[in-house]
Amino acid sequence: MYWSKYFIPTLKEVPAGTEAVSHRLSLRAGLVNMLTSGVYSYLPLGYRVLSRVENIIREEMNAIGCHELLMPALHPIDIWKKTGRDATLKEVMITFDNKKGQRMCLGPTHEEIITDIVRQFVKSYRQLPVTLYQIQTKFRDEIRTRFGIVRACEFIMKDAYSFDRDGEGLKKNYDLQLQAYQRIFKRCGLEMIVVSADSGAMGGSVSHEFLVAAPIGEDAVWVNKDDGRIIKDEEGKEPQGNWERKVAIELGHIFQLGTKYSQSLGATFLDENGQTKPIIMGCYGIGVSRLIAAVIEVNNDAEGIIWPKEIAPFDVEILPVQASDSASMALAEKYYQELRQAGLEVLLDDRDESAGRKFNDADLIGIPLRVIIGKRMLAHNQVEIKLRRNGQVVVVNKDEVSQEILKLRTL
RNA sequence: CGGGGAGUAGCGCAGUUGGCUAGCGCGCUUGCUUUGGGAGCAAGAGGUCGAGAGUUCAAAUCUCUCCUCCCCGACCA
Repeated sequence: MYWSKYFIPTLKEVPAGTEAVSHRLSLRAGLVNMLTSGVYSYLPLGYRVLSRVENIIREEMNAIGCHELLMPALHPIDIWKKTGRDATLKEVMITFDNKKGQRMCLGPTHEEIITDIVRQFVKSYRQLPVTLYQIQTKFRDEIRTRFGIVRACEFIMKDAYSFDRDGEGLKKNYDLQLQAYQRIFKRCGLEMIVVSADSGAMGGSVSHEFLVAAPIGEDAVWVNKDDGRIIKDEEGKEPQGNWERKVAIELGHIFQLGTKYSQSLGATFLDENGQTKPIIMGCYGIGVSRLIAAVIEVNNDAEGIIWPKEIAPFDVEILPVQASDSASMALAEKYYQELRQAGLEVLLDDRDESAGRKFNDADLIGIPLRVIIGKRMLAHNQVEIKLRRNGQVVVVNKDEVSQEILKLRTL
């Protein structure tokens, strides 16, 4: 991608009314744009990150045998009445009447919808287990939005739902999800705190939360300094012993639901003995858009974002210091072709801007690897490669740039 | 919803004891010079001062109502 032809509206100044680092940087780096409080557009750079995170999630979900589908965001309120959650979720639900006078809502979550689908088609124990998931926009009329994309009214979530014959199957699926979650977050460059938690409005018994320690966190946990045990901070009372309190933000939550939804919606199957039984359910969520904010929150410095390599909008940025210098640009073009052929996503800053601005923009958008082509170095047939994460500079011969990039990328 | 802050050009801000044609920086347009850390000179474009009502000879500035955004509390991914 050529920067001059792309759409990366970076901001030099800190946008007014932004406190959280991730909020500032996501606006300054041109990742997102606010329409109204809690409602954001994903600009091309932000959308690239989003897509990469989604693909990691897809890979890990598919790897444990889940099947992707897409459910509607628009729901008749009637289905919510069947579980009584039209009342329990009343505060966050966005509701309205359509022109026929039918009461509708925008889906805040999808247990009811998925259960309704499975109810229609799953009739036998032979069709179980099955786990379905989607990556989709959720709508919650938050009383208070917060920190840009962190708590939004419209946000992107991965939600998976498992259906089993018995508790044993549920436990197996639950563990698979738990392990997949560990892999997903790790690939996104996040160090997670996993803690068992309350099920809240979801119902069910067992649940685990996946949190990231960050100053903007809305939750807190106690970590035992001796044995590493972690418990949720419920009421602020410090537990007995050697504990440390950590503020953290929740990115994922998985639940063993049991039969709460299958029972109220009539999702049953016939077992081997011909007996009718409710399907045993689990549900597994990840706040995809929030995850991006959390990544920025824990991976930045004074100059900008430092993307983990798997979810960076580009793998490499090529930065010819002087776009007017034909030798520099010819080399930039050469690396661009080579690296793209090697399967990398490459951004070439071909803008005829001052060096300072190009360097600052590069730091801001935080591409992991940067190739700097300047006249001064080029006089000695040399080109620099700079690592965003630690500022380390590797000077290489101009003919070895692409090989060196491919090597550095694997580190 | 309760408490606190803020709305003036695309962005960041000044101007607010009522008084000249509403200003500064960045960005944007044109030209020339520049180009290793947000360049220089010159000439330009860009505004219902959040909205409505009121007071006044006169309102960005005073009064009332409303709207929006941000931060702190109860909920959540």
